[in-house]
Amino acid sequence: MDEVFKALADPTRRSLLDELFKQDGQTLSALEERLPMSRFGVMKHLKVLEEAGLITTRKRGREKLHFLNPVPIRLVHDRWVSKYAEPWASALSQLKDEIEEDE
Amino acid sequence: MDEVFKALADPTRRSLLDELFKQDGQTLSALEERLPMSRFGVMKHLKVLEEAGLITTRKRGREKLHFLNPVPIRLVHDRWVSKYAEPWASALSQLKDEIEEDE
DNA sequence: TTGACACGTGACTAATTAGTCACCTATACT
DNA sequence: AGTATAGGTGACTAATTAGTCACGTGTCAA
Repeated sequence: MDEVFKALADPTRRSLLDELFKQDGQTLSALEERLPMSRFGVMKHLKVLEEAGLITTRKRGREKLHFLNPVPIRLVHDRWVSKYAEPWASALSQLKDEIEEDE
Repeated sequence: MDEVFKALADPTRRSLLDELFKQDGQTLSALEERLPMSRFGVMKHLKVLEEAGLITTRKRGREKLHFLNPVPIRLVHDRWVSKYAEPWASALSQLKDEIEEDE
C-alpha cells in the first residue's frame, strides 16, 4: 500500500501510467521516446511501478510489454481516498467557518 | 496537484491525516504525543500537508489547531484516481490473460 | 514580572531517490 | 556467422527529503 502511494508521488511515473492508459502494452523503447529522459531513468520508474503492482509486464521475444493494472489504485480508492473524499458536505461548512473567521 | 501526491506518499503524514480524521482540530502538541517523533519532525510534516492544502490551521491563543481539508483529495479522486480505478472489469480480463499465460 | 508553555526558524546530518553511464545478455535479421 | 536491436545490471553522482537540535518568539497565569 505504501509502495503504491510512493509510486504515485512522482510526476514521471504518473505520466507513464497516462501513456499506458492511452495505449496499453507499450515497450520500454516506445515509452522512452515520449519522455525527456534516458532509457535507464524510464526503466527505473517502470520497476517502481511494477513493484507497486501498478503495471504488469509480459515478454514478447526481445521486447517487454507493459500493461496498466488498475487493481492497486482501486484498493487505494476503496480503503483510503474514499474515506477522506466523502465528507464533501463538511468541507463546505468548514469553508463557511473560514470565511467567518476572516471578518 | 503534485504537492498532494507527494504529501500523501509519506506514511507519517497519512497517519497524521488519520489522527485528524479521528479527531479534528488537534494541536501540534497533541499530535506529537501520538507519533514516535520529535515535535520538529511533526511540524515539518504538518507544513507539507498544509502547503498541499490537505489541512488548514487556525490559531487559538498560543495554540495552533489543525483541521482536515478533504477538498484536494476529492480533486485527486475526481481527476485522477477514478480514471484508473474505473476499468475494474478490464482488470478481471487481464487477470484471466495472466493465468492463461502461466499455463 | 517572572516562569512555564506552545509554537517557530535556520542550520545541520543522514538517508533516500532521481538520473546517468559503461558494459552486458538475449533476440532478431540477413 | 555477423550485426543491429531491445532490454538488463551495478556503480556512481546529484538532488531531495526526513529528522534532530539549539535557540528565539509570543502567550498565558500566578
